[in-house]
Formats: sequence, C-alpha cells, structure tokens
Amino acid sequence: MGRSPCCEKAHTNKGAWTKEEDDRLISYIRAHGEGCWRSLPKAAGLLRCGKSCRLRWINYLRPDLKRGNFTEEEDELIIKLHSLLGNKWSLIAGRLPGRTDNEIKNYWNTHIRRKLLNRGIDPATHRPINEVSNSHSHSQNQETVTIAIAASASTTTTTIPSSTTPKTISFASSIKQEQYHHHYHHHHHHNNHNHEEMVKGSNSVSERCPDLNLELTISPPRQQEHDEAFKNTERNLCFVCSLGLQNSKDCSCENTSSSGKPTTAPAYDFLGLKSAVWDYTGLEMK
DNA sequence: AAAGTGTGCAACCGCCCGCGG
DNA sequence: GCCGCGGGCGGTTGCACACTT
Repeated sequence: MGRSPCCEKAHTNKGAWTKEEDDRLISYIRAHGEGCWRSLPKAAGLLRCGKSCRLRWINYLRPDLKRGNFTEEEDELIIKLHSLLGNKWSLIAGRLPGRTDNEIKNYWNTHIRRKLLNRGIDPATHRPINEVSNSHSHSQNQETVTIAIAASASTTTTTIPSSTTPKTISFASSIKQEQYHHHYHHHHHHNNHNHEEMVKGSNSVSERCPDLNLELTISPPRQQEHDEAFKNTERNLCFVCSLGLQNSKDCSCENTSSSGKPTTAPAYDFLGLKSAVWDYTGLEMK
C-alpha cells in the first residue's frame, strides 16, 4: 500500500506548461490570490496537480521574480550562505530577492559547484580539496585576524590586515563586545590569480566557512527583527532557532522543552560567539 | 551534415512537518 | 495522542538545446 497521490493523476497533464495554462494560472491567482493549491487547478480550469501549479507559480510565473544571469555578488553570497546553511535552498533563496530555491539549487549544481572545484574547494564542505597536502605550507603563511563584535548600538568594522588584500568583516552582536582571534591562511591555487585564504581553527564554523575571509558585513538587525532576535537571545535560543526554525531537527537547544522553549540556558556557540545573534538580512557584499 | 555527448533547467517525486479535527 | 491533509522542501529526472567529433 502506497502513499495516496496528492491529486487524481489520471486526468492531469504533466511536463512542460503551455502558454494557455500559464495564462489561466496567472489570471486565476491575480483574481483570487494564492490560496488552496489542491483546489486551485479545478477552480482555474487546469488539468494539473495542485503541487504542479504551486511550483509553476513560485518558480516561474510570480511577478516579483528576477530573471536573468546571477551576478558575481549573488554568486559569492550564495557560496557564503551555503557554507553556513548547507543545502537549505529555501533559506538561501530567502536572502536573494527575486530568486527561487529551485533556481538557486540548479545554479549551484551547474555553475557554482564547478566554480568551487576550479578553485580547489570541495563544494560540499567548503574546504580545500587538497587541504591535507597543503597543511604544511599553511603554517608558513599564518596570520592572526582580529574580529571585533560590536555592541548593538554601534556596529564597528574591523579591517583585517593582510599582506595582499585587506579583509573587512564586521559583526553586530546584541549582547556585548568581545574580541576573537582567528588564524587565517593564504592559499594559492594552480595558475589562477585568485587568492583563496583558508580558515583554520578549532571552532566549527570557521571549518565550515573557509572563504569567510571574503569581505562580509553583517549589519545590525532591523528594529523589529532585532527586538525578536534579542528576545531569542535572552531566551538563549540556538542559532537555528534564531533564524526562525524552532523545533527544527538542526536545533541545538539541548534543553528545549516540548513546547519549544528552552528550559535552561545553553549558550549557542556560533563562531565562538556565545549568545550572539546573526542577522542574515544584513549580509551584503562590499 | 549527422551522430554522439555534454549542459542547463523546468518539472516531478517523495518525504517531512505543522495544523486541525 | 493519533490521523489525514496540505504545503513546503531537497533530490532527481528528463527534455531541449549546444557543442564536439
């Protein structure tokens, strides 16, 4: 016994959408808005599965979609977000206005994967493919980078000295000002002229974000989100929960009660920033 | 010019989760 | 607490087109 189909398959079209189907879907949603996808096909006179209609609308017909090539800035933002979030395409898409999760997923698989591989970076781990063999040479080029965590009232920016390219990273923390030291390494790849600085360190995020040295600014949360984030921080929600993913399987609130509220105070240690709240809406390229 | 191969992307599939009864 | 439904998501497929031989 299998799972019941989401709709009557016998009388539904599949495959590419025709212009007429698109027009029907657009005009129906313009008139009635997005609603119950299951009943929409019948109401709109479409011989399609509700899921198919939803997908077509979200990925292709929505008026706010940005069509066209990804910019270099978008590329780098996707790479950074992927290094932090993994294959959470919908979360990544949420940070790229006008782009859909499907589009970003496809773009990742067709372009960015290859781009990272060409840089000698494993797209799955964001770590250098030849990290082990290069580890010796890394030790010769280590430099210490100071990252300042600014108080919420004033975000400061710390320029990280580098012999080749200055790297500017600013963090906004709702909690307190702290300083952390990370070791950065220069890494040169084959004959291309890109400098790939690799992050080596004991904390998990720096291991997952080898290209975090790319210029990254994390701005203070917007007021409303800031307030919410601050509440979350006060409640000591983990990073995942702070992103609005309470009760996610990725949640690290170890002592979360069944209601989703933590009962004790497990400080989330993201990039070694205990209880700091990251605001991804402020991720921007310099 | 034709056949073979590679690439990009729209669409589908199946699983998961939240919600309401 | 259980169950079914609907929506959302990530992985995968398959087709159309581009490129190579």
